[in-house]
Amino acid sequence: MSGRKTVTSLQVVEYLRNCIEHGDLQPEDKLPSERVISEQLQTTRVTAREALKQLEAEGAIYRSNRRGWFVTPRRINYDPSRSTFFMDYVAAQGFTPYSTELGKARIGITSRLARKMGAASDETLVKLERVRGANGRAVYLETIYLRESLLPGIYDKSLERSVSTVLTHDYEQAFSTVELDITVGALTAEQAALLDAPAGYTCICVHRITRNADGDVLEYDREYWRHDSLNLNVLIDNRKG
Amino acid sequence: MSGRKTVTSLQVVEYLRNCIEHGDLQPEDKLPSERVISEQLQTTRVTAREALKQLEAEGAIYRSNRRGWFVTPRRINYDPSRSTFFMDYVAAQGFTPYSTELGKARIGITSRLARKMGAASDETLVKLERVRGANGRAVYLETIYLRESLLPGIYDKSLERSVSTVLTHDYEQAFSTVELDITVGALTAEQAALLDAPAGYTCICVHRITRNADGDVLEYDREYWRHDSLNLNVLIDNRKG
DNA sequence: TCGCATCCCTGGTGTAGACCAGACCAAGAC
DNA sequence: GTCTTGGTCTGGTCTACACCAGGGATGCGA
Repeated sequence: MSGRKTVTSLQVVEYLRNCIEHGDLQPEDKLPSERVISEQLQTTRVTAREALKQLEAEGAIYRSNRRGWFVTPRRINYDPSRSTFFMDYVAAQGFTPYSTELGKARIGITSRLARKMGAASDETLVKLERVRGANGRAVYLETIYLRESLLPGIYDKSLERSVSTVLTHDYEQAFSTVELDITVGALTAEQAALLDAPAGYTCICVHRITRNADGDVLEYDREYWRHDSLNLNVLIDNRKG
Repeated sequence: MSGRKTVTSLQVVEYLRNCIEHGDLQPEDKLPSERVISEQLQTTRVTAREALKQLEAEGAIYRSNRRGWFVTPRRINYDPSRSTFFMDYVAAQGFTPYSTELGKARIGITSRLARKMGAASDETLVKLERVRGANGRAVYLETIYLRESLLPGIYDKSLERSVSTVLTHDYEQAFSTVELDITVGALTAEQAALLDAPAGYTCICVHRITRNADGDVLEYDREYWRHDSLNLNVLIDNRKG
């Protein structure tokens, strides 16, 4: 036939992007189902999916397991070099933050962690895991390692709100240097489940080592952010004093 | 039949990951073609592709347009807060760096740029674009905007090697603060072509604003890195003096 | 009114096959 | 020796279809 014109995934991308940019679809709005999109745009589900995945890679839309596709809300701005708490800076940006503790444990140190943290091979660490989110949507996973030898009794403290506050107030520790290590990777199946993301979802891994005035490692922190929810801002000031 | 056992993309991922981790496939090695992989592992090309895309998302492998899939070489460590040059820090890590200028132009400022850079609406900027790579593989695109009003004659300088050096030596400017803005996104088709990546490839966007001692913006820099080639390291020192 | 079973819709993941276009190489023409 | 041509390999993209499993609303029964 002469009218043989295949609809490409790029056309679908463009169509959906327009809907979002023109405000026909607002943040958190649900997109039509894959089957409906493919019918309406006269293509197949596979092609529609290709397009949806492209927009997902851009961070424009996200999917919630078997519930559908949604328009991504605006990103959270985060400066990992400052020791402000999540709850505060997220609220300051107009979101409603939440934090869920997944587990707290006293663990033996591993050789990898000992090297990373410059700790002795027989130290015990306190490991704290949590998920944090905004407006009911999980945005990142966090694992914090603290050295009991430097912070006696830390295991029994309530770390629910902010570890930084406990360190500065209860232990009178100052943060002298912060080392950041930022990589893009993919979530494991377990991590993805906790963030309601598909396995292999693109994430931003922020590893942070905070030292006190003596140069000892106070805190080793690993964060795994949904890539579509994060905007990293770092301000470096080279001026003295 | 009873032997009806479908091979999942996860099994393919695991198989290939093992090959890479055990060293059967070395960095820069070519993987078997999609058709061969799907035959050998008794599955379809679509499933094999699903697996390859997963490994691509993790940064373990990459594809070169219609040439095949390859094992990703190790990442480049980069500290965007320091003003070391690409050529130097990449060479120091054992790579052979290269840099290609794509264009240099004197342009009128846009309102968006003026706002970003705190510049007057009638200033002219010098826009410099280049691709940079290591060991023959392009890893990032860069666009630099410089203010002619602050840096008279900058257009005629050779900026081939390092803009930082020219600013500090020829103009005696000091870098007081650096603002970093880091986001994960997707490459446009044009950007992707320059990096030999597929359209929509996940990239790390690093936007950097550097100011001089007076607080004036010296340089506005946008970098688009292949996500599989970059490891960001930032060291923040809160100690005075 | 509350709790639970059911059913429909949604995305998740396979199968099978087709055609296109760029990269690459080797054989042939000049 | 160099340029051109054509065949073959590769990924890129599409059609068409099938079945699975979780989410969520609905409705029935206690």
